[in-house]
Amino acid sequence: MGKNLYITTAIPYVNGTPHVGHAVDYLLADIWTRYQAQNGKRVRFQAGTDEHGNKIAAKAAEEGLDPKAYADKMYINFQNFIKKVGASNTDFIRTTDPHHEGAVQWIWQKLLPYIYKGKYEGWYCTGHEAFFTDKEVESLNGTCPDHQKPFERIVEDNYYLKASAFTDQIRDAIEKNKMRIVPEYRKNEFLELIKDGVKDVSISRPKKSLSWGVPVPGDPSQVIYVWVDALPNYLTVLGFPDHPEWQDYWPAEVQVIGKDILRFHAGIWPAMLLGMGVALPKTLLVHGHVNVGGAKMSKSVGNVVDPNQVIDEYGVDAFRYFFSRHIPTQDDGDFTWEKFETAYNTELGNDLGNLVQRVSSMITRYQSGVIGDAPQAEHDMQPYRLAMEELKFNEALDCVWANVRNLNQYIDSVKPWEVAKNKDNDKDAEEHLAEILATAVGTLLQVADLLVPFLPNTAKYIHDTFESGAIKDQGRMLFPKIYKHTADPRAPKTQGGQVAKEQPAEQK
RNA sequence: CGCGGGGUGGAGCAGUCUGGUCAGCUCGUGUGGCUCAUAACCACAAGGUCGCAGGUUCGAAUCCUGCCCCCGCAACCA
Repeated sequence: MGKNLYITTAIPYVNGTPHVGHAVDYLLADIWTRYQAQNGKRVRFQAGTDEHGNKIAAKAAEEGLDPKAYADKMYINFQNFIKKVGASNTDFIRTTDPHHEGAVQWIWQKLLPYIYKGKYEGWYCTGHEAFFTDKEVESLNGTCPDHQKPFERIVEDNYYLKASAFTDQIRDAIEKNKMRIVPEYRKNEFLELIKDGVKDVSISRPKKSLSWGVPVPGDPSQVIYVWVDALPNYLTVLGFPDHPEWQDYWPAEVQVIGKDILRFHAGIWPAMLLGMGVALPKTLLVHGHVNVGGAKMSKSVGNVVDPNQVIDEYGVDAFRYFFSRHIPTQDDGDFTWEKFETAYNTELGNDLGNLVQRVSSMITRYQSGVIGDAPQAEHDMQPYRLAMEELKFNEALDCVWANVRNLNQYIDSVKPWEVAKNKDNDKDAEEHLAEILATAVGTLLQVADLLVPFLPNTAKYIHDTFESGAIKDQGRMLFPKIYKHTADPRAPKTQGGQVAKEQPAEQK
C-alpha cells in the first residue's frame, strides 16, 4: 500500500534535563507526523532515551542508586517533556530495554565479518576511569581538575567496525540521494568530510573503563560502546530483528537529527546497516541549533532558555509556532524573549487570533451566530504542500500567514459592517452579508486545516468555533496579549514611552 | 593556504545557481483610513553606496579576481 511511514528522533542521553534542542527534534518530527497522518498515512514516530555509559553510572553512584534505577528515574523527564511539547510519538524506546539489549548483541554478531580487534589510544584519567578528548585535555592544560592528576596517554584493546569498507556505497547513496541529506549544504559538507573515506570506528571498551553497558558477545572483558548500542534503537524499537513487523516501517522515511550528530548518522549508522544488509533510511533531516540573541546557548554563559518556561507562560501552541516558523527548519535560528513575545502578540494575537474573533463576532452580531454554508476555500495551497514536502516547515507557515493576511484584507475591502446596515430592509444586502461571512469562515476552516500539523490546539479551536454551522463560543480568546518582555502599548505613555526596565540578570 | 556558512534600509531575512521585469518580505517607525475585532485590521510613506576594491558586459546584489569582517565546525557536544 505504501501507506506506512516511519520517522525517528535522536535519543538524548538520559543524564540531563530536556532542553530546547530536544524540543526542536520532537517538534519537527511531530509536525511531519501530523501532516502525513492528515493525508491518510499511517505513521510511526519514535522517540527514546540513551541510558548506558560512564556518565550515567557516575551520576547514579553520586545519588547512591544503581544505574538502572537512576535511568528509571530520569527517562520520565523526557517522556513528560515530549508530552509537554505536544508530540504525538507512537513509540518510545530505552536502550536498557531487554529486547533492545538482546537485539544489540544480535547485531554485533551479525556485524562480526566487519569487526576486528585493534588498539585505542587516548587521554585517560584514572580518577574518572574514563577517556577524555584531545580538545578537553587541551582546554584543561593536561590536568584533570577533579583529581588534580595529569591525564595519561594509554592504549587499550578495542573492537573496531570496518566502516571504511562501506565508503563507496555510502558515498554513492548520498550522492544519488538514495539516502537524502537535507538540506543540500549539509550533504556537501558531509561528502567533503568523507572524501578520504569513512573512518573505522571503535565500538567497544574494556569493561574496566566502561562499566555500564551491553557486554560484547563472546568476550566478557569488553562492553559495547555507544554507536552499536544507541544507533540501532531506530530499528529495535520496531521489533528488529525478531519481530518481522519491523519491515512494515523500515526504511525510515525521515530521521531527524541535529547538525552536530550528522556525521554519525551519515557515516557510522549506514555502515552498520550495510553490514547487516538492511536498507538505508531515505532522508536525514538535519536541523540547526537555537542561539539566544546571536550567541550560542550555554550553561556557563547563563543564557539557556528553558522550553518549559516558554510553554508555561505562553502556551504550547505559541511555543510550537515560534520554533517552527522563526527557527528555520534547515538552519540555525535565534531566540530572544522579545522576538518571541513580539511574534506571539503580533502574528498569533493580531493577525490570527483577532481575525478569528472579528469573524465570529460579526456572525454572532449580525446573524445570531448562524453561519450558513461555508464554501470550500479556493486558495492555492501548492506552495504550502511543496514546502511541507521539502521539509521547509517555516516556509509552509509563511504560506498560512499569507492566507490570514489575505482574509484580513478581504474583510476590509468588502466591509461587511457597511453591508450589515442595510440587511434588515434589503434582501440582497442580507444575502451578500451572509455570503461574505461564509466565505471568511471557509478560509478560516482551511487555515485551521493547514495549522493542524503545527498548532493542533489552535486548529481545534477554530474548527470547534465554526464547524457546526453556528458559532460556538470557546469561552476564551486565542492568544490574549502578554507583555512581559516588550512594552505594553496600552500602558499610559510615560516619559519617552519607556516601560520599567527588567531587572538586570542576576549573575549565576 | 584546514572545512563550512554569512556580510542587502533600525532588526531579522528572500533574491545570487538560470545577469535586465530586483531592490522584495516580516518586524519596528510615521501618517491616514476604518470601527466588525485582542489599542485590532487596512492603505500609504520614510529609510538601503545590496562588506570593500577592481574587472567582464549595453547592463551586476546576481558572473570573474583580490581583499576586509563576522560566525560555526575540526570526531564521540541537540
